[in-house]
Amino acid sequence: MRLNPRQSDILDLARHIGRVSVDDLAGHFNVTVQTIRRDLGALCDAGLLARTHGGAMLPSGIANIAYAERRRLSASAKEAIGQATAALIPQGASLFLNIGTTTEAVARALADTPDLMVVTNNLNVAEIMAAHPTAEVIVTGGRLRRADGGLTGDMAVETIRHFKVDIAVIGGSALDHAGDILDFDPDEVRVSRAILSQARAAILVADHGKLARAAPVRIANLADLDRWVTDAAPPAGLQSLCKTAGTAVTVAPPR
Amino acid sequence: MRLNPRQSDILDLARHIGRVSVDDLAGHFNVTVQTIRRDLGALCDAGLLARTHGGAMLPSGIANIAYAERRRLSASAKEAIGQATAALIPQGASLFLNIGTTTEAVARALADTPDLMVVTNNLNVAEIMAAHPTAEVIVTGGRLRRADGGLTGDMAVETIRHFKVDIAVIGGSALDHAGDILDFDPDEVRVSRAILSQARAAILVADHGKLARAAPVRIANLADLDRWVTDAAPPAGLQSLCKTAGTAVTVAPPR
DNA sequence: CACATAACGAACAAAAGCGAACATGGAAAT
DNA sequence: ATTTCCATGTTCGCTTTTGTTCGTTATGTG
Repeated sequence: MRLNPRQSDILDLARHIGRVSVDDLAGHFNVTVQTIRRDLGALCDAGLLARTHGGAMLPSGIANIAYAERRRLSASAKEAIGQATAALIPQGASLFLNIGTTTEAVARALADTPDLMVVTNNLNVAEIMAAHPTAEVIVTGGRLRRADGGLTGDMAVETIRHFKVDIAVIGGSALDHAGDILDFDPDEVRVSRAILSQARAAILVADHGKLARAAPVRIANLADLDRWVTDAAPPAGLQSLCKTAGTAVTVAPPR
Repeated sequence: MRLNPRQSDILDLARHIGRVSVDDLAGHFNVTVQTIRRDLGALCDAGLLARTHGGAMLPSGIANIAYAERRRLSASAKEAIGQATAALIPQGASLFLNIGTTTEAVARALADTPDLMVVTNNLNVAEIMAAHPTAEVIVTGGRLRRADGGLTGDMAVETIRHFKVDIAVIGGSALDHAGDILDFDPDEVRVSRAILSQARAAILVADHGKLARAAPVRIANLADLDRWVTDAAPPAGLQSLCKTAGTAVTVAPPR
């Protein structure tokens, strides 16, 4: 995309003073507000600015807001899944928890389970468990993905190989009709696969909203896991798949 | 969800002073209280604030407690040291930052230095740098010390050995008259020593209050480092030690 | 416990801002 | 010279934001 001179002036202005208003810009450049709107639209499409009513501002903190938003999305379903999953985890267990808002809900629900050892590549989980009175928390190394506080890459995998835990609790971005658990980030998938290979039992936590989505990278299949905790009865196809594969299905009661 | 400029101002205000009141905000922004209520409602829905009667405050999440705590402890001395240290770090540099509130001040002061690569065993630093627009953040693995968000142990050391960075910025718990840098936790000291061995240059950040304290485990000696950034002229003994050893001393101007 | 006061949220109306569609005019291409 | 294209201006219906009002819900005081 190519910026016209006025647009780069607008960008400079915005970067200098933080925010700009449509009316002021129109006056300043002697053009109509509509032209300014088009400029702001272009800058906004290019991700250089964020549009507001009456103007635009620097797009700082977008990732965090998106994350907070996502966390709020179907929050009650995730909390229900978290509670149901926590109920399956005995005191003193060792756990992996990977990236995802659902696994964070599990971490919150584990507040009353004593003497856990939790290994995670999710900084949010680490923070939640830091408040736990008796849990020992191990954080994997790795590159920080600022969008969601995830740690990925070879270093995370390497750290995970040092452990062999009782239960892995993993979440994914999507779950397709064939029972394949999917995610967007190949690096994260490598971490999730390492987690699965180093755990004696594996639980998938995925709300029914995950069924409506798609993602490009395959983590594993439901048949490879021991249990799936969700918030609504799964479609018949997945139910029979689980039955055949011996994967237990827990439908968390709404709360 | 998109934040309008007033909402992000409110958020900034809340983060700086801890809590905000509806009336004050209405006066400050020259809008009605109802508009402020709508803003607070939006920020609250997004999980960025928690509503109270008559206003709002920072939510009680772990991250935010850490934030508030950090703010309260942020002696201006540490901020001054942070600024002075950040001024020594060129854009595009690779860094280690270890545990300590002073190194966190450095991280905050690095907000405007582009293209950094930061390796840290401090979750608070990771969080601060996560907000940085261009920095790449690597978190070491390790056991989480809930008191201060530090990651320690062999895994942290192992991760650190994967890197060789331009500058190590380290803080300690105490600094004695012989120039020995000291800490309380042997595990953390192992990490700090690993950091020093893997960096081309090393900077100690320690305010003058560290001189009055003692700690049992030795990290290194001032003479082994390249620079010491502090907030007040050091005692003559340490000054001559630094001079002999070729350790530069920067006294950060008060702010 | 009862009462007064302040704060709250819902509902509605006014105002400001917005985007789409079309018109205009000048520069570049043919 | 003509055509095409692109940036801009104009108009108009729609959406978002803000202010206002009013009944309800906390908070604190005697």
